Amino acid sequence: MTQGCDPAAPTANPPLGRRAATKARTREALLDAARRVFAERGYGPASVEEIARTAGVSVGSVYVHFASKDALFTALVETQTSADVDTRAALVQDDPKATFDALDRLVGEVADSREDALLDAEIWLYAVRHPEFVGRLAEHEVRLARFASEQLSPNWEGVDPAVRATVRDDEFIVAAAALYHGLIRLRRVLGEDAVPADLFSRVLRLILRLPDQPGE
Amino acid sequence: MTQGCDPAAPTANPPLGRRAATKARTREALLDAARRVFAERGYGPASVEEIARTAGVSVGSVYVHFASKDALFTALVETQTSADVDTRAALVQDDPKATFDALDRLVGEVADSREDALLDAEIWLYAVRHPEFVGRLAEHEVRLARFASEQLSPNWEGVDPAVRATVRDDEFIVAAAALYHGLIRLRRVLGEDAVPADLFSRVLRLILRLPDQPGE
DNA sequence: TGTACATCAGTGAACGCGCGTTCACTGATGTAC
DNA sequence: TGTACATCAGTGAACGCGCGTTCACTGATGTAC
Repeated sequence: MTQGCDPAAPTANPPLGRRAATKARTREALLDAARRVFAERGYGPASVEEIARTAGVSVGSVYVHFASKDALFTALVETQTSADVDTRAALVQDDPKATFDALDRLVGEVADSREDALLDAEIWLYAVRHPEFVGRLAEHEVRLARFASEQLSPNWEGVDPAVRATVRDDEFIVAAAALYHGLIRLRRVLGEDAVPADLFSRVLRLILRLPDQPGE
Repeated sequence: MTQGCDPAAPTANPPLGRRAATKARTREALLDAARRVFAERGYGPASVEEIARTAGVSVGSVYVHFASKDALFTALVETQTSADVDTRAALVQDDPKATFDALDRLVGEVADSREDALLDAEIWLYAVRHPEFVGRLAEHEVRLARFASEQLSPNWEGVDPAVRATVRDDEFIVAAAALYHGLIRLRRVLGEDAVPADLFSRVLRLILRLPDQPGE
């Protein structure tokens, strides 16, 4: 009982730097709080005080980790963008059918999640307003596109030559990404009935002239 | 010379209500200034003082026409959204080829215009944050979709039955709108080389299985 | 047409509030001996 | 292991600034006679 087995034991095993570990945890808590508060309120109305309170620290602490409110937002944008692309990349698999299904599901989830949509809109606005950041966004999109392209290329050989004559494989990836972003946006506006999530894969199959539901 | 032919003559011919006419002009000037300043700075940083100055009036005057900064923004959003949809609707013509070409050009223009992109991002963020406004946006999109659908339906009959079995005509309109929004977004991020404007019509033709360049 | 009064778009200085940022201070963690 | 000192993450009251909004006032436009 008293053998140092405290249930809420914050005494983990940090052999190198207990201070550093705590600091890192605080930083994560701040980023997490920032994600929630910026999404909930938007950049302007989100107050540093509320972010600090949500993270369970004081306002002053925010400035130990980030130079300004803007710097905190920028750090969040970087983290979030990278994570978003990773999420999509993780869904692109060898099996095209499984990939389509997973992406369909993602379209529905992202469009139907208020927080995701808010953050996406907030980040997108930031990107449009800061041309220097657009380059970072592009890096991520290109990384995803290259990855998707590699997964696709073996199958691309078998695609109808008429299709390949009209759009190159990299253009197909761009079109698919555009459809992804656009469908999410319209689904938020028009609702899930007007924009079924599987419209994504159905249109892609049409473009590639693949049979409707290959497997099963 | 002196026969009342003042070049800068503000004395038009308003038989009914000179005050009302001036007031209406001021309101337009304010909306126009709001469009420019909100696009340039974003909602938060845009100051009512700068909007008033841009419109050539005093701050107090803004509150004669609009109840608050937010109300001014809302009025702008309504005006702009309606105008955007009208612009797109005007391009949808009988001739499919001309329509495709015009929409391709629009994709390029909107994506490459900083002000358009900023306003669009700002309005979109507003919509996501105000669910009650999403309904208004939807009305406009539906209006456009219905119009496009009517233009399309005669041609839709001739479309490959395999295509029509996969996506209904209203779903095709949604997909086209999604592609439109998505391509504009990606073109801003990746540049005009990676996202040529005519990718829009090429993909649509692929979906509909139309020949590459029908006319000419 | 002319005169007296009413209306109201427009003015701009002043107010007040919210919030980003600072900074002197605290106490736990790290280090030197 | 113990002691004295240094470091630094974290605190929170206070500051100062920017900006949305108000309001008493002005003068041109409209109206009644």
